Amino acid sequence: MKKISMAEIARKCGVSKATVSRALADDPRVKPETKAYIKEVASRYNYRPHAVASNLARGRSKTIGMMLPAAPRTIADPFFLEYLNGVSTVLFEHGYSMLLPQVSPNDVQETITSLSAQGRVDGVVLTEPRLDDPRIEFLKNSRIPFVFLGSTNAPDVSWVDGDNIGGAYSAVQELYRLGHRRIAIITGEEGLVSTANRCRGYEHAMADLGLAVDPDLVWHGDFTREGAYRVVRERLMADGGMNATAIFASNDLMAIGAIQALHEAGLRVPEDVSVIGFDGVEVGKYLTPPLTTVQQPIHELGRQVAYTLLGLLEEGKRCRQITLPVRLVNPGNTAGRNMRK
Amino acid sequence: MKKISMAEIARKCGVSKATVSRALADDPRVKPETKAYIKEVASRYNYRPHAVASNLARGRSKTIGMMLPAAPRTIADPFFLEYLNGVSTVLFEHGYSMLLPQVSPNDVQETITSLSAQGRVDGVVLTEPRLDDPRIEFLKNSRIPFVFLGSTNAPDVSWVDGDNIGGAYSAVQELYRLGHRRIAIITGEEGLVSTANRCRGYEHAMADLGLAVDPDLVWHGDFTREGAYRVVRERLMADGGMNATAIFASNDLMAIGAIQALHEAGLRVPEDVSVIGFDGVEVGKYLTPPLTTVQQPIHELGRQVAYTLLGLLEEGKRCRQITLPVRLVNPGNTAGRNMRK
DNA sequence: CTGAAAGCGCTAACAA
DNA sequence: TTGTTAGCGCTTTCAG
Repeated sequence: MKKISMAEIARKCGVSKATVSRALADDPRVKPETKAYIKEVASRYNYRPHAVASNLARGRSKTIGMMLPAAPRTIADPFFLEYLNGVSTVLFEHGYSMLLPQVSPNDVQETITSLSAQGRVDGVVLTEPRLDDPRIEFLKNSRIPFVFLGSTNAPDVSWVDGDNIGGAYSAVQELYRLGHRRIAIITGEEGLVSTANRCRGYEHAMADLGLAVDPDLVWHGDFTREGAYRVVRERLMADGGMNATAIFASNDLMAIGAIQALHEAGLRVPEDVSVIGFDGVEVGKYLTPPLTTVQQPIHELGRQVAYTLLGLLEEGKRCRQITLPVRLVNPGNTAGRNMRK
Repeated sequence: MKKISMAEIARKCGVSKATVSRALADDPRVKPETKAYIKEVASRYNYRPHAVASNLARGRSKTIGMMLPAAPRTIADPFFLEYLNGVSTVLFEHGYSMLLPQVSPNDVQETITSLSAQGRVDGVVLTEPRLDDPRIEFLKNSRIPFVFLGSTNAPDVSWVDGDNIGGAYSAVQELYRLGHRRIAIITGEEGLVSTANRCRGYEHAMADLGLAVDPDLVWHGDFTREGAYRVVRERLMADGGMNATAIFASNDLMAIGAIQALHEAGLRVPEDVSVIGFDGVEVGKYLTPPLTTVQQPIHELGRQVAYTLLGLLEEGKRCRQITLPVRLVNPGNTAGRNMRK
């Protein structure tokens, strides 16, 4: 199975390379019959234009860089697999490859510089913008198109996000509806926009419900299961025991960690304590009963991120921001009526 | 931040492009001082050779195709995230990008054909070889280097795998040691080599322990949680109830599904029934208590797959097969002494 | 509507 | 040790 080049196809068709190139690109300037003939011959020889050569000639790489959080987080959080899947599906359909640098946040600049200097990537996808994220200024200067998974209020930046504020808000509403009044939040990693927004949703809901936001109900987590496990344990062992009857965890992994800590302390979920997570990852379903959570359309988030970047890349579109709706799933499972007085 | 080309660096250094190219590639034929000077200038201008051009000139793409199982499986099984991580880490270190086609098994040939015809990939990584896998013959003919995650007995094929037989064997041994005599296996997807090997390990162990392999103890699963859940439910509802006191599930997802079914039937794990999984995925730790399982070095499997492919690609090495050791973790958690008579 | 020719930026014989 | 000279395979003006 020898590789056949465009020059050969041209010769076989008795036309020039230029015409073949145009025909295959569906250029309207080629006479329909010629075009049909060329396509016929090309497919007969199973010919496909050489991607690398084509990219060089057009000054692009058809590759995008996917920056994911550093290894331990990525590996542990199933969120990223579903997300990655969504992004890569769309990219592949459009002929793009991807690079998974997986760098620590500190080396991001160095990584991006080298990737774009080398012409290795046409665009970059990032996750988890921080409040006043230094990467943004840097990316803008480097003139490389980029999209964030996660909103930011920096101007002229494209992003795609789930409705963090609304989701957190409705989780708290649900817990209130079930009779809970002492509702705690386990926050996400400090400094991230998503962490801040989920907190805001929580605070808004509490305020609207006429509940004071007791600082003692704000427990600091970091989006990891271990972190949530620890903080809940500490609270359980504090003087007077835990002061909440319900917990809103800022992601599913933390909800799982919280439930583990509660179980170990002999508390039942949801009979003794209610727990609601955020994300709706597949593994939430592996619990018995399946986790009550605010589900994000994870795969779709990935797809939209890809579409947004392609829009920037191929259609020269201006930046866009999208917020996708979220919804509470499995109500009544790990969140139930308040049984404690 | 304008892009600077090799020609410009050459001009600034007062040498030819060829010399710059050699210097940057650490060619020993360049005089040390010249080389040092060129490198100094290059780094001053933050210059990096243009990857696409370089690839064209060398007739390669520096991209590899990663064939993962079709979407639902991939998304649900955290095994693949860890695996992907391992592969991509190594590939990235070596300057490779990757393509995630995610095709259904039927289109594999078409996909590979077009990818290699287009010169888009230099090599391919595949998972889950089947018994008499038709892809193998095809890949050999297409002359594209490839590596499987999972062993096959087809000759001259590179693969990397965990010790399926040994792992299954030791799981059964452990259950026996705990006093179990009626040990069931939930098998994996039919037709896969890994499924067959885990069965073999089970059968060997049973035979060595002097236990008959009752066909009634072989429950057919498909590596999904849902499948295992269903088969266990069926067994529980069969006349005379379940006939086993212990279950070896061919992967962790199925162990989780089995445990869910058992719980729903009011059975406790491990007090009433023992369960051991296979893989050692991160989510096993999310259960209370963490799943007893045969742990594969998942990340390392990915790394070795990548190294093997790079060996084929860059060093023209001959094919190689590697089996990595596995080990039982969290003994005593979901597998315990036989309490039923 | 089609062809000739000039690159895209780098690598690798082959010379010197 | 370095330079010269062809390409790699495709795209794209610019003529015709």
